[in-house]
Amino acid sequence: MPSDGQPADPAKSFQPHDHSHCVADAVAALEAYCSENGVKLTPVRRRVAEILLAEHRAMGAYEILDVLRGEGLGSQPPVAYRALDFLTTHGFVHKVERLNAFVACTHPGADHSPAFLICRSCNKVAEAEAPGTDGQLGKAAAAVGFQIEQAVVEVEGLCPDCTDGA
Amino acid sequence: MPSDGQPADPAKSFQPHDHSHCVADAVAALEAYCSENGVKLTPVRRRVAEILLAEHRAMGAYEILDVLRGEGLGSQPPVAYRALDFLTTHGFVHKVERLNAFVACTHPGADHSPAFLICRSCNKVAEAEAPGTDGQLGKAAAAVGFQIEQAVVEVEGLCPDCTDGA
DNA sequence: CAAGATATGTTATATGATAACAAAGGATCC
DNA sequence: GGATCCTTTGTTATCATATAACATATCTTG
Repeated sequence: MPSDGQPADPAKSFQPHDHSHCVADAVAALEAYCSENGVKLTPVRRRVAEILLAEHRAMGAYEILDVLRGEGLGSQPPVAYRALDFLTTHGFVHKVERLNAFVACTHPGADHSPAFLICRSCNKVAEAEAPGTDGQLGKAAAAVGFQIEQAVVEVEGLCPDCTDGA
Repeated sequence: MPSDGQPADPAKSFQPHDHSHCVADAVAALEAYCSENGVKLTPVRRRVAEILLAEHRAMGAYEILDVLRGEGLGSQPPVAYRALDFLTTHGFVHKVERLNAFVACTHPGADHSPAFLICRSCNKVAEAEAPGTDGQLGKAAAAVGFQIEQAVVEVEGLCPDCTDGA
């Protein structure tokens, strides 16, 4: 598992930060992960990761595909979906169900259960850690005998930037 | 707002219960709500509510449409989507983002933020109350200045029935 | 009854996702 | 080194989900 050079808390995503550094680190982490785990970081996969990392924003598969197409890296939907599957499986990209869109993981590596803060105004998406099985819902589920395997936690609202002036 | 004659806790959804009673109550609540609030419970709207209430399961819009079509109540997608919009707006149906599907609300009336427990084996969906702004995530959001307007909380796993024998 | 508002019917199309199979590239074994 | 296998990519076609736009009907109210 790669080390974590990315913002691990949601505040950072909404604050100005050295984003090129942020992208470079994440790509490095992805490279390290792939070589350590014997999986291939092909040009398409790498490029899709970069495209998503370039924005703190969820992008639709077809939006990503448009970029790939412009670069001659594949022009049909399966190309984008396969790369997204790969990155999702290995924890470097998450799907935002609410938006039917994908976002780069901001602290890849460890197995984690992400929660998303989606700004409806500027469309930025920040990743936070979802409350685990020790939270209110986890306890309620345990009480009725429901075994949680996966959680989707996505809240929509206004980020700090858009609450203030905007 | 209608009174609540439905199971208000997730356990009930996974337990055997008098379901015809359960459906009848919910329809009655819907009727009462509509007459009290001066909105129309048209045949299509009523029937869509019944269809969803008949199962503790999320159904796709096209699946619902198939039923309507068989009954001569409309055969084109907008018919189903409009009824679902109406029921969703008034809080009698929720959309399960994870499944791109819809489920009848089991305790309609009050404004509430639902959480869903989705069984991946039997496909039943139970509704619980989502942790509010006082939960872990709510506090984390408040700490970074994010204003939560709406929350999607959907956990997937095995319900009590499917954990045991099945 | 006329006029406005709400709901439905219908056509067409946008948007998101995958099945299926052919071809290319890289790793492995003899 | 070459045959073989496995993974990835290219491509076609299609499925699934959702909505725009406009015509028609029905209900409401002055």
